[in-house]
Amino acid sequence: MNIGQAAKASGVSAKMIRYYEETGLVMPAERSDKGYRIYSDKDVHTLRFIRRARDLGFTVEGIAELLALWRDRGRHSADVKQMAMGHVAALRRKIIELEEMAATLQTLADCCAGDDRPDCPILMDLAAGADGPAKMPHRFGPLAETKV
Amino acid sequence: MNIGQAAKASGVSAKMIRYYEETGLVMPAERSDKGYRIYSDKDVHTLRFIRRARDLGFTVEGIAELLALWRDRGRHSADVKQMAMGHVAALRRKIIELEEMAATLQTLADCCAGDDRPDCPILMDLAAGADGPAKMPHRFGPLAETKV
DNA sequence: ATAAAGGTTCCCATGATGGGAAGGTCAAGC
DNA sequence: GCTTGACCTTCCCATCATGGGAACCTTTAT
Repeated sequence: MNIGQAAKASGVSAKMIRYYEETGLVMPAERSDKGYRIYSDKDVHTLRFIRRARDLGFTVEGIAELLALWRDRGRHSADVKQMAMGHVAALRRKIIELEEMAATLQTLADCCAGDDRPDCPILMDLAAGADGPAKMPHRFGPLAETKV
Repeated sequence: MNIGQAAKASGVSAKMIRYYEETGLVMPAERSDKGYRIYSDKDVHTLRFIRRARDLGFTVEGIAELLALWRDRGRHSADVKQMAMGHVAALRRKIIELEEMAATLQTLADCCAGDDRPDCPILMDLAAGADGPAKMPHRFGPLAETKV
């Protein structure tokens, strides 16, 4: 199977498959005599695992750990569970952060007439000193600035 | 005021102040005869506005629009409100996306014994075909892959 | 005078992803 | 056999907001 077919079968783009190979997340694929990458069903299976983990929001680094556990027949399910719960906790922190932003903005917007006059509590809040009504961001460890 | 003092007073790092200048979000600061950037209280006020908008999750591009509205005395508050509500909508979409991830993972983790045995429904789910139980990601426009 | 602190520019890295160019390969149809 | 289009390869660049650090200059305090 060529990379394009593996991409289609796994839901991971050809670009990303090459990237995962380059960064060591997956083993380098075999090559045809002309240098084309060749994928087996097993490879596609692994790629689908990766795709799935990405869909659940794991970073590539986290996926590497998950893959290692997956391959380790002697793994303890506790280790997997701990990883999963750690990720859930990170997701929840991020959710709370976003909810606070949304709530603040919604409150401000609710106070805004939204007509053709220039007066706007949203701008007034932004322009207010840091001591104003909008909430300061809560720091939750290494999750850093929100990208929405 | 030097850049370090402006940074402290505004909550925006010196690095970011230079970056905002370079990318045109703020006007280039005045310079001393030796080339040091000089900031006024007004500049700091603008920087604090920016900081605040970042804390609410606006992108730099969005902040540029907000700043333009802020400076436009003839603005219509409806325009500001629309921007704010658009951002709230984006935040809510992201929140839902993260909540779905967290719920899926939590469900899987709940089914995981979390002991020293290797059997793990989390890994089984990840290894399952794309037709398995874990939810496929819901596409919500241009918000793209979640970074948590 | 000297040292510390802070300024300047420039380059690099992040994380996951896509775009695109230049060039080789394969398969199908004529 | 030859052309064409689809596909592969590598390599470089861009994203977005942020930080790190080097090399070098200035200001301030001792």
